[in-house]
Amino acid sequence: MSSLSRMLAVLDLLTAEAPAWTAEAVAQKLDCSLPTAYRYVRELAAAGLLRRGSGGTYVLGPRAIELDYQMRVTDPVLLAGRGAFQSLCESTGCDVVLASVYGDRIITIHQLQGSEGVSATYGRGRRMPLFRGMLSKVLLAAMPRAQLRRLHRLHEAEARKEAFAKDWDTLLANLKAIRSAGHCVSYGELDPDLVGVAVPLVSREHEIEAALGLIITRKRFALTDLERMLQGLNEAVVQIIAGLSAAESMPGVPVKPAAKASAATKPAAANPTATEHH
Amino acid sequence: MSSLSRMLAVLDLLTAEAPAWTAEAVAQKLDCSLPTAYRYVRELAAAGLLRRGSGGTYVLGPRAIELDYQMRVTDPVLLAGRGAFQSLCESTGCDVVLASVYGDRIITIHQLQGSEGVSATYGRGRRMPLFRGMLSKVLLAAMPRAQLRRLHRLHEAEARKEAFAKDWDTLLANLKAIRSAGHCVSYGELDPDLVGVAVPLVSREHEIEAALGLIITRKRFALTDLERMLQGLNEAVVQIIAGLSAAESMPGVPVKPAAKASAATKPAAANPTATEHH
DNA sequence: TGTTAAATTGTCAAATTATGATAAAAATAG
DNA sequence: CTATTTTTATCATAATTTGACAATTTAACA
Repeated sequence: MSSLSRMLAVLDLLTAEAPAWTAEAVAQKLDCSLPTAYRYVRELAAAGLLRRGSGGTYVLGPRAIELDYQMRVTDPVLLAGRGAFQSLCESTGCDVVLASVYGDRIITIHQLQGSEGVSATYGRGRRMPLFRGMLSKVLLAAMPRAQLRRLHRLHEAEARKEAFAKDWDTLLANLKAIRSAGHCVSYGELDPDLVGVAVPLVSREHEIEAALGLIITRKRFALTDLERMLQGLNEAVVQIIAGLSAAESMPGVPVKPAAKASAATKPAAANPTATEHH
Repeated sequence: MSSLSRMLAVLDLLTAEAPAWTAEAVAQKLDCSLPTAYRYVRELAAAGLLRRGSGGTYVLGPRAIELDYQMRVTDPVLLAGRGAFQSLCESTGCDVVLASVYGDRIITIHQLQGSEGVSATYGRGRRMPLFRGMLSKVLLAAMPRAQLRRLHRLHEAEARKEAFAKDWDTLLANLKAIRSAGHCVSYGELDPDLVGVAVPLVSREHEIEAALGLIITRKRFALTDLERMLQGLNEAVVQIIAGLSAAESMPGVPVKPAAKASAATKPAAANPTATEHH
């Protein structure tokens, strides 16, 4: 294991249950000497990923906030979807939720509070169970087979605990049903008092793998038309995809993938003295 | 320079203007070989701080979102303030803003959208100019002298550009005025069309260095009572500080600073955050 | 404010491990 | 399917990390 990954492992130690660690505790957990632990936290603190808390502890630093900020302001889906989310929220009164696949995790990317507070609102950053809840299910249903297979293999234990994904064939069948329905309704899967609907927001062209959902209390759901909610969701999806295409065709803002090495002509070939440093 | 800081320097490359970097561009910029650049991005990607974008680029990864999430759900001020922010927002119709000092930066921690959209709303994570805007000024005014001195020295160039802080004595005088007023009003300092008021939300006991503000359009400000806004802010501050004290006295959730080394010389074994200290 | 304990950084030899050049292997495009 | 690009592996070299110990700064507390 490299020193780089060992240092980054410090970040894994910080959890909601144990958000503050002393250098000594870090040294123990990483099985390294105390000076090394201090070196690690010093580097991370210099990068702003950690900061000194009270009582000789280290906690997450401001850089985490700034990095998330940068992701938000450059995320094409959030940019293209802002208006759609807002109007969806106002017209339905529901919470609007957007989730996305990142490698092998599914994360809430955005949440807009509806008119009636639906309690358990964790907002952006919440990690979703992979095989549970409308958002995850819709995302799995829209996933390429190979990726799904990998995910299922990697998280087999978690899958087995859900009837929905108790084995590969069951999962496939369930996802197929969702795919042909075009949406997924969840009755209290994550929060027993809430009901939700979600639709895929997927565009291979734009490399988008997201799901858009509406959440509402059971009580209010009884008075609401599911079809209307679905219609709102689908309209929003169309609008967002259109926005993405429009943004792409503009030579506009920060979508540009950035700068291959073109700076100083040929980087490697034209640099015979490059072996000198260090 | 250590390899650790070199690797973390990759994160500095990712900006709003250039959010996606190829390994080759990283190698050039960090002045290292291509394999090393790949090693760095691989480590960072394994930690989730980067992910592969399109066209052989690397962009910020989901870990940034999750880290910010963890900060939010463990931040005592946000927890204690949720209700107060909400009611402040509803009763005034203004945007509610909370900012905080982190080392040598001032960052927006939370922003609640009021009834009338006040345009430029960047929300959490936006880095504020140090010597400009009501939030920064209130925070500087509440800062211990030594820390202020350090900040001013460190960012002298930035300070000189603002009349407010064009030299040390001017800055001190201006801050003194704010301190005795107990609040700071900003007329279009950051956004020419907006007016704001901010008050300090500081408690040395709780190690809190924050500022709470209300933002409103110029037009609506003409119809509003400044005194009323101030009263709302001050009530909120009292309420939040009370909430902080209450939370602290509870053996409740995740405030506990955590874990010196528990069983000395025993690295593994039990849980990391076992023992009490103080 | 002075005193004491704790937290943090410096020093330095030993050796682990990061590094670059080259080559092989995936991944992606055409 | 081939061709190009992106990414990983191999390996010798030496630079850098590492831990023990000491020095120093910082914080706790009277």
